[in-house]
Amino acid sequence: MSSIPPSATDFGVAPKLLAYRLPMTPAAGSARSHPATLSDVARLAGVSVATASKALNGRSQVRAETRRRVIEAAERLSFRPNQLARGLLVGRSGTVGLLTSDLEGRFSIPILMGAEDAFGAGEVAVFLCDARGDAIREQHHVRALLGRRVDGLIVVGSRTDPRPSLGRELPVPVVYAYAPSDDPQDLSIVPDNVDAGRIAVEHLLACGRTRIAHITGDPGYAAAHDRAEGAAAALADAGLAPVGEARFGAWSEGWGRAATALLLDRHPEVDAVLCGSDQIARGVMDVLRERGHRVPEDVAVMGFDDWQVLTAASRPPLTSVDMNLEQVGRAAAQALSGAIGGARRSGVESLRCRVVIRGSTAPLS
Amino acid sequence: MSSIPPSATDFGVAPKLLAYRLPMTPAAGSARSHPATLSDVARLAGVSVATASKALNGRSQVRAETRRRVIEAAERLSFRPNQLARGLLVGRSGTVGLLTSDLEGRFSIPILMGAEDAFGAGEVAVFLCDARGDAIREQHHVRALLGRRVDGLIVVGSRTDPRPSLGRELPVPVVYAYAPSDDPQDLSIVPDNVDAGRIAVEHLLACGRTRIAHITGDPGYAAAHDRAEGAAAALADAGLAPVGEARFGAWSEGWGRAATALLLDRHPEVDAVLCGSDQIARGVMDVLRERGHRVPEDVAVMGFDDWQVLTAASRPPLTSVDMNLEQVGRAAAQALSGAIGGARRSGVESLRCRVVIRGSTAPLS
DNA sequence: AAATGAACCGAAAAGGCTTTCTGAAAGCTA
DNA sequence: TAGCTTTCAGAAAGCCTTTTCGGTTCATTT
Repeated sequence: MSSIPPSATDFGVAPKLLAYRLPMTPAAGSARSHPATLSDVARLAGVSVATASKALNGRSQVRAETRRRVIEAAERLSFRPNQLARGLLVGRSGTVGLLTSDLEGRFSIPILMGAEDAFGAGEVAVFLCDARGDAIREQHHVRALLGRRVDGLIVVGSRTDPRPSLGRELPVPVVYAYAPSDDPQDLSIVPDNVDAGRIAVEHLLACGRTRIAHITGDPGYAAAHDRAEGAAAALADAGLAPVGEARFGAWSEGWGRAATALLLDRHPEVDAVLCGSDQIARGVMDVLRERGHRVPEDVAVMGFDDWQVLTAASRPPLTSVDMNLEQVGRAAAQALSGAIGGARRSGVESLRCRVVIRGSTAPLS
Repeated sequence: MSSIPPSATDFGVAPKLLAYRLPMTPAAGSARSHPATLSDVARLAGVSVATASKALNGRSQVRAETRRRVIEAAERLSFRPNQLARGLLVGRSGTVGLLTSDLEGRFSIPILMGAEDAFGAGEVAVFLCDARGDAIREQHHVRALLGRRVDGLIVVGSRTDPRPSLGRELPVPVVYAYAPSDDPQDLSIVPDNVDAGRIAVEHLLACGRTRIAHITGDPGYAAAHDRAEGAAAALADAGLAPVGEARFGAWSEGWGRAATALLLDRHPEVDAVLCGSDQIARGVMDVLRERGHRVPEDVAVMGFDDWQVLTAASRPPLTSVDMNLEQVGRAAAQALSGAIGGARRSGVESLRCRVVIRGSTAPLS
């Protein structure tokens, strides 16, 4: 969470932070309903619009006394520069488009929050567009955003599988977040799911577990494979074999329950289960408990995604891997700001995930 | 979900919907990197900008042949009218601000989706701002949005308790969604939680249940009281007494478990539990099962919020009350559009909720 | 053939702001 | 006092589009 910087409309004076309601009255005198313009300010201050502009923007060619008069006039009128006009002039609108494919899905939201936060702290406003997973709707939104002269675009995916690029010919820079673009010339910011699988297993190893099983979600998802790959690698590095193959299924509690039943039948010696999602982990823990296995004493359980509703409420609270999605959003926003400033990067950049330890994993005693 | 209307940039020809990538090349000739302007189009078509404008906007004072030439030129250049300039001229930006206080919370998202959908189908773009529950940050955002000359504002709350009004002096209309404004002059769109409590109990009554308990969340929330009030009223109307008082606590599984344990100790005859949230319901069901009560045969359980991850995954799937939040968002968007068009309303408008029936409630056999 | 009208096109202004350039006044040196 | 530099204010252009209004062309009417 970043602090609010002094905005261009502060005119160098401390804003009245404590008043909750905005003093929007057109102020004594001008009973017009339209917001004040710079020429209104100039007239009230007895100067030209040019001078007024310079005074408010901190340009140097204006006497201190004059500047004071202009600032006072601007405040009396609650003047607030028209960003449309400014944008038209300077050729930069100070807006970006945030294009999500699936607002409903829970992965988009934290990314969006991170991006909004990173931009919101500056002077950039964010247009939100949800394509509902529909390419045509996405195109429609891109067109509309370009018409509004956004300075850049962030495309937020709902899964980590590569998605079609918007193309290289767009007049503004684009950053892909979570779902990478299929064009390596584009810049994509994604969580490092392979490493995530690795650090998850490393945590279980550090807890002294050696008979580790992996129950994960839909095999159609790259995330499932990446995590499984990292987990397998970490296991191999430790000279251990997995307990059975990675079990792919669905991202649901039901699959977690079913897979656990099978697992316990064939490998009752298991002492840790790494799950592909928190939902799966919930199902796993339910069956473990019903079958008389204690968590974490007999079997440690780890989830994925660190979804608080699920991790905090389970019994015991669930250790999980957090993808730091808010940071992904923030990084994407920063990368876009850089690209707008001319510093273009390309390729897929991965951000590390982190293990959040709770009660469902503990050292073997 | 609404359909995509023909946009102002379609120039009356069918867009190439099937091409995924946008044909953004600056087209043969003009190797400029800046997007094409109307005068570029006019030059290429051999007409004046005035004529080009009229041709593209479907004005009548243009010969068919000329119009064709202009449209062709516009397409060759991928021309797309600059909305900043248009907005500056017509005094309307075609944008609105969506001010949320808590993006993280799950209630904002569906509302936001509904609003985005309702606007997105028209020609209105949405600025997303998250105030993080901070009044100062909210003010900052309001100022910034007004500087961008939004045509209106939607304020989305994270709980149904009244919130401070933004004030009456804003130069643009404001609609409050989910959390009503404390000023009755403002327009607020909220879910009808009292009625929600009522219809929930009515559903349980329809299932033949007569010994109904109510376990709900944080007593600091208006939603908890409203639902309890509606539930009590419905019970009274049926000539029944509740099984114990409504139990307030927290919106968590843990509280659901704890309250259920107490409930079963004192009122083992209970045959239905209405819960203040799906999380509470999950906890309730866990304890019921552990104590040997079958759901729904012995005890029916109902949740609130209809949060799919929780309702669909539970055993049995959970009947719940859906607040139709997406509809709340849509209604707010429509009300704002109306207000921008001059049709201002005021007061608090409640939208009905609906019961989503799943396996956790069934008629007594 | 001249006048009338319709159809079409373009010049110009407006919208609010920033920036450059010009000009005036003041201060300084010699 | 003449000539110089500095400092500050304002006029005007430009950003891109829409709209009004005046002007041109061409066909029609008498």
